[in-house]
Amino acid sequence: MVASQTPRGFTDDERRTWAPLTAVLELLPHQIDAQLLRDEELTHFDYATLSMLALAEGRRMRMTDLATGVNATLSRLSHAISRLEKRGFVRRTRTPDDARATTVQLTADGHRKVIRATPEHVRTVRSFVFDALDAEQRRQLHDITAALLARLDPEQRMLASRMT
Amino acid sequence: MVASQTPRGFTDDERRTWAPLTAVLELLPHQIDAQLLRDEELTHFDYATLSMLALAEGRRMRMTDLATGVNATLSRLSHAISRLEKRGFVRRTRTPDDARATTVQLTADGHRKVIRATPEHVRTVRSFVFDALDAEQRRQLHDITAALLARLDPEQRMLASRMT
DNA sequence: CCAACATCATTGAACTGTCAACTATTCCCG
DNA sequence: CGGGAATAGTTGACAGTTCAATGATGTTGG
Repeated sequence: MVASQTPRGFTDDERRTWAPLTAVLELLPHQIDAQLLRDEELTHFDYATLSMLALAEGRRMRMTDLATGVNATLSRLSHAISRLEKRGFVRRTRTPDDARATTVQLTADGHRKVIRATPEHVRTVRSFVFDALDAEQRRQLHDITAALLARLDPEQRMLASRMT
Repeated sequence: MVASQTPRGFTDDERRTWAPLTAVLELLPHQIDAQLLRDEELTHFDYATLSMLALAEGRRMRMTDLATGVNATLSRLSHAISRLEKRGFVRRTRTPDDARATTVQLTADGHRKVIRATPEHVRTVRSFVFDALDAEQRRQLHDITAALLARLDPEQRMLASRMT
């Protein structure tokens, strides 16, 4: 058996981290989505969208800002908003100062929806993430995540808008 | 403004970690997929599948074992294998000892594909993950990831098969 | 001032993953 | 041994994401 015949490119150390990391990258979003879909028929992306609207002044935002905030393309957001609009959680309105822009308004129903969905969502995140770590690991995870995000999103558009 | 009107369920500390974590959970898989798609027209899932086959004895595995290894449902794997088979990277064969089972065989083309795809993939992972962290953080990430995976996949089916 | 270019957003087609239904085989146990 | 349950895998319909094309409005420099 010749060494170059196998596609191993990672060092053993790297693989020991990367292998479980890919698993987490796959399983964690899946579990988060699963809970929200089961209990509220919302994807995590839907929830994040409604949630960001709920925290905005006037509970409304322009498509572009919202897209930046939830880290999505305008296309993805537009499709998602169409679905949420059909369900009555959100309303598209015109933007006074720019006729190209669309402003998305959270409806009363939409607001109730987020409020209702939040507690169980928070419990789920805690059970899969925070409860599995001790206080020091939580701090470490925070720093590591920030370092990774700096590479992935050099302009920090994501972080900035979420830290409101 | 009444406090209960906002859907805040996380503590500030939790949110400071969870917000960037969700961003990483979204952006990192996206970047990994983007590189493989751009350079090799493979999703990361395709790559993981071919890669696991390449490391198996005889470069072949049963669908169920492969599905467990790449942490997928049989349905998802079956669709993916169909696509890879159409491209000639993989072949479905019968399993001698169980007529229900399908054994997937990596072809010579498939093997060459993984070999060719690996170096740039490894570079990409390093640039987005390992290069962003110091030695201690890499160790911490390993431990944190393992702890999270223990929650997400209590039977450790994933880890076990990947650590071969 | 107006032509080029940039920005904001929507749409439809193609693709991937999920879910439920289905076929075929094997296992288990009375 | 025979019939019901479990296992292995495939399939087709559906939902969400991406990508490229399009339209509409805004901005800017000659």
